[in-house]
Amino acid sequence: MTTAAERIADAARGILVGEGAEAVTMRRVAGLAGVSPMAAYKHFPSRQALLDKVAERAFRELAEGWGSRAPGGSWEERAFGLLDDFLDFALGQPHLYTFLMTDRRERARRFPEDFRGDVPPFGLLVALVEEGMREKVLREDDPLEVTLTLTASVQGLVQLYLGGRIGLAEDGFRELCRRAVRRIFDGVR
Amino acid sequence: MTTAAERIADAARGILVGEGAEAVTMRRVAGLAGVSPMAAYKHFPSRQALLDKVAERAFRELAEGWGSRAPGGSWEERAFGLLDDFLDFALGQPHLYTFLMTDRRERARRFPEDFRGDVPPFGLLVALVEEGMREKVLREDDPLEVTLTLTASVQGLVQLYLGGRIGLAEDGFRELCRRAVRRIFDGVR
DNA sequence: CTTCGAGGTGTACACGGTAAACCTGCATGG
DNA sequence: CCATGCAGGTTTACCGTGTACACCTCGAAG
Repeated sequence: MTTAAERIADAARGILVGEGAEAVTMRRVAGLAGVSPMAAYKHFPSRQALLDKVAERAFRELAEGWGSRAPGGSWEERAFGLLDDFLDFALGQPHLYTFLMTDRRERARRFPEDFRGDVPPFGLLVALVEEGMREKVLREDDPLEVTLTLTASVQGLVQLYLGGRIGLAEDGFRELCRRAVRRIFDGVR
Repeated sequence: MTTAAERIADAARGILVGEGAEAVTMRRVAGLAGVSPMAAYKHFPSRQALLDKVAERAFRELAEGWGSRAPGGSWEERAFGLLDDFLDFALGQPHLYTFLMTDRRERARRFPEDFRGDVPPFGLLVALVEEGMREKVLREDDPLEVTLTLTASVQGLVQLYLGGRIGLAEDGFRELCRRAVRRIFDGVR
């Protein structure tokens, strides 16, 4: 049995995941959940709190599925596998992505404190980078900062792409991301 | 003599530049311009059009001042000088920055078409990168994509910082950006 | 003097979050 | 067995938005 709170959160998530760029209004959420607009306020103190809840859950779900794509293979294969997974998400559910990654939110994960340990999804990457350094695939460096440099780059590209500032089709953009990551690996000079 | 349209646009810009995170509402803009809310619609067909105008002008102004900081010096000094200029803007006027760089907007500059030639501010950077390649400071590569890789990285970092996801003071963050750019120059492996 | 258009005003509407008061059925302790 | 309370729901209403619409006004051009 799903609680009413869950049905409401699901409705909100549904709007974010959906095709159109519809705004997540309380009235729309309530409508989708089959309930009157004010019902949501029995479960969440505010719209923001509802959104935070949705974000938290989406983050967890995302982290769970992540990295299951390419569990094996060479270090580089796994690295690019994670990139593909990330792009699958960002390009497959752009609104949810924007909502999670770029909207300002209290208690968002923060660098560096919250990124140590294995907080997914960042922790997974840090582990990979550390492994790469142990195996001499990467040069010795601060693993956290190297990971941040890599992720920030991809996030920057995705932000540009989703903002309509990159005139490439999805496949072309994915290639572009791979080349960018490769450049960071190899250095541009 | 400043036209009414300019006074209104200035008022909107003032809100974006201002300290508080106040929303740019037509009523507030009109109030600041000393005019009734509907007056703005005599000069701009919609709020969005007003914002677009403000964005366009801000972009131009920004581009003009940019790069005047460190006109001389070694290639690397000039590169990091541009980074500093960029961070000055992004951190000094975060709302304006977010508005210009991350909000979705029609007719935003697009990669790669609009980035060829010397469209500022991107063109300036492309030129620098090309120069770097000629002087063998950078390895031979697609200048546009190398530039994009660099800028997207910094934009990604700034986005994280402005989103409250990086727990560093401004100075620490600037250092972090420099290190990130240096890593991209040198490669992480 | 008429006219006419640029620039300005007040009013009103639809839509958004949400406060407040009210309703209702079910578990529970007297 | 009934009163009670409370979790979860509803209706109504208020305020802050963007903006359509009808109106005003005043200076210059014919």
